[in-house]
Amino acid sequence: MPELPEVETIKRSLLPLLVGKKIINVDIKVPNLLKYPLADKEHFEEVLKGSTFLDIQRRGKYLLFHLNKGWILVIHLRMTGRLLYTPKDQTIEKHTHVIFSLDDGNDLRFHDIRKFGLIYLVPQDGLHLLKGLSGLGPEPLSDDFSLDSFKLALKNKKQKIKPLLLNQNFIAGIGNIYADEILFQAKVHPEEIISNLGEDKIEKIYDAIRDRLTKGIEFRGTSIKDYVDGLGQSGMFQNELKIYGKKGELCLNCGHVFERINVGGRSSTICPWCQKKN
DNA sequence: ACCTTTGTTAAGGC
DNA sequence: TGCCTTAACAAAGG
Ligand SMILES: [Zn+2]
Repeated sequence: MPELPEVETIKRSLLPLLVGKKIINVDIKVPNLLKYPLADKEHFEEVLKGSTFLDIQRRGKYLLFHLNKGWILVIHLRMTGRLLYTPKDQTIEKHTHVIFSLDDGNDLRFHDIRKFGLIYLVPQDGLHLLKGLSGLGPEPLSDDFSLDSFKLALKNKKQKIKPLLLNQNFIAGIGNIYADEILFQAKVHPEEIISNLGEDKIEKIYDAIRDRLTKGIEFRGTSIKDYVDGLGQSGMFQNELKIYGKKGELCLNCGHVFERINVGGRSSTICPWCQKKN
């Protein structure tokens, strides 16, 4: 489940390997992954073949591959997507759906067990065509995301806190793993109604967002089931998790047993003692 | 054969 | 109408 820290780690691992490399061939085995604006296999092949990578950016959970000739390849990995820089002679693993052959003897392979990933190809000035991308909220680790702006954005809201943290239009890049870790660190119940949160709790949530995401990047992401970086290497943040997926284990703060509840249709693990509702 | 997983969005409700 | 919740969908592994 690549969230902000995982996607950022993939970006950092691929950047030095891809910039300046030219795509000499594209093999699209599963055209369904190609999406709007023009979900057409031949179109993708025609544009991508002969294009060179200029830069890679991350926005939320999206990866933006800037190509010469004025196009941007946009990829979202959703649940199980992987982008793997692989020697071209290496055996092609099951669930490899797109292969970009590079002029350095390697491939960039898109691998996705669930096939939920999304691949877009837009003109340089056409990013606004991608609704999910252009509607994203602030980057939580950028200066745009200040404590004051966070407080302002939460003002008068009457919904539960966790679904809002997962709302990409409100704040970009947080998924279920980091949301649980953030709320546990801030000692806030995921179903807490935002208007019931005091200033101190809002500050704690703000600090926890910055802290957990930063640490997630430092530890090169969370590898629980599927996630690996662009070189196939696992991260280490799974060893730092304090609550996600730990139903039945003991809280290290208070000794109570972690419970699993459903919030907004998503499973959530909580400490019933540390994360009480107001 | 059913249940779980999650990100995103369309549809529904108040 | 605006704010918020719910459910559906994608696909395959356990
Ligand atoms: Zn506790």
